[in-house]
Amino acid sequence: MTDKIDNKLVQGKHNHHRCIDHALQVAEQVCLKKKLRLTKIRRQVLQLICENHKAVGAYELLDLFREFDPNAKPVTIYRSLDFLMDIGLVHKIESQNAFIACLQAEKQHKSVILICGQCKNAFEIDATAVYENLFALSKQAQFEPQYLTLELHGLCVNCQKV
Amino acid sequence: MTDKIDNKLVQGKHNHHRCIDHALQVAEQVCLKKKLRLTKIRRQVLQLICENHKAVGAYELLDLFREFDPNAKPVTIYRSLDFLMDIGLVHKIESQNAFIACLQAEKQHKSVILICGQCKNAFEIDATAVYENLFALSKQAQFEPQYLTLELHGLCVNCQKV
DNA sequence: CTTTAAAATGTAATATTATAACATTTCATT
DNA sequence: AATGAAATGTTATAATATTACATTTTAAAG
Ligand SMILES: [Zn+2]
Ligand SMILES: [Zn+2]
Ligand SMILES: [Zn+2]
Ligand SMILES: [Zn+2]
Repeated sequence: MTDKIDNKLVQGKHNHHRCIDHALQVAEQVCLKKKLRLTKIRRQVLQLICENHKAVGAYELLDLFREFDPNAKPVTIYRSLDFLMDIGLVHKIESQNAFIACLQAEKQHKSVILICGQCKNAFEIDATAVYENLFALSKQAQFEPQYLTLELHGLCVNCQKV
Repeated sequence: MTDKIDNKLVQGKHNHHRCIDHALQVAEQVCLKKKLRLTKIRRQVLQLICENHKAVGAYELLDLFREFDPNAKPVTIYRSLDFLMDIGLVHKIESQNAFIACLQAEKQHKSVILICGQCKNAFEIDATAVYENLFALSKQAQFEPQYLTLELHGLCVNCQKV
C-alpha cells in the first residue's frame, strides 16, 4: 500500500508518510474524544484520501477502495465520507465534487482551500481574518452567517513555471 | 407569465418586475457589446431564473421551461446556463448545484453570495476587500490566485425570527 | 439573392454524483 | 447470554451533467 505514494505528485517535497500517519493518529484521537468509532472501513477510506494531497472524487475513491473490498458499493464510500466530514477530518471541495483530508483537524480552524487547476493538489491555509470580515459584512446586511464555502482556484508553486 | 411572480417570496419587499426587466435589459446590452446572441431560448432561461431570488436547480428550471417547450431536454438548459454564466449574467452556487441571476452583471464585481438555508433566497453583496485579502494571502503561500468560490450560508433577515 | 461556414439547436444516449430503503451483522453494554 | 444501537450489506434509484452527432438557423460574403 505504502509504495503507491508518489512524492513527486504532492505539493513541495515532504515525507508523505508523516502526513498519513499524522492524519490517522489525529483521527484516532478525535474519535476517542468524541466516543465515535473509527471502524476499519472508515480508516481505510481516510487513508486512501490521504494518499496524496489531491482532491479525490467519491467514485475514484471507490475504485481505490475496491482493492480492499472488490464488492464495495458507492454508499459505503459516501457513508464514510459523511462520517469523516462530520468530525472535520475530511473537507468537501464543493466546486469540484471532491474531497481532501484535513491536515489540521486536531485544532479548530477557519481556512481557505487553495486548489491548483493544473495538478489538482489542494491545501488549506488559515483565513480567520477573512471569516471575521465576511461575517461582519453579512451582519451589516442583516444576514445571520453560519458557515462559509471558501475555495480559491489558481496555480500552485510547482505548476506556475512554463 | 408575470402573474407567477410571488413577491412574498423574495428578499424584502420590492417590485420584482423591475428586477426581471433590468436583468433582461442588461443581458441585451452585454450581448450587444460582446456581439453574442441572446436567443429566444437563452432569454427565456434567464427570465425563468429571474422569476424569484432563490437558487434554482437545472432540472427545476427544465420543468419551468417546459411550459415554453414541452419537449425540452436537459442539455438545452445546461447550454443556456453555460452561455449565461460565461458572460456573467448567471452565477452557479457550487454548494447547492443551483443557479441565480446576477443583479449587477453590468459592472465588474467581486461579491460573496449570501444563501438563506431556510427560504433559499440568495443575493450578492460586495466583497472586494475580501478578494484582495485572500489573493494577497495566497500569494504569500506562493499560490497564483485565479478565481474564488465564495458562498456564505446562514439566515436572511426574514427567516431569523422564531 | 444565393452560397457558405459558424453558431445554435434537436435528439438520443450515457456519464457522474449522490441518496433511499430495508435487511443483516457487529459491538458495547447490561 | 440478552439487548439495542450503530454500522454495514444489498439493491435500487434519484439527481446532476455531458457527449456525440444530426439538423436548422444565422450572419456575412460573394
Ligand atoms: Zn481543515
Ligand atoms: Zn499544481
Ligand atoms: Zn453577480
Ligand atoms: Zn430566508
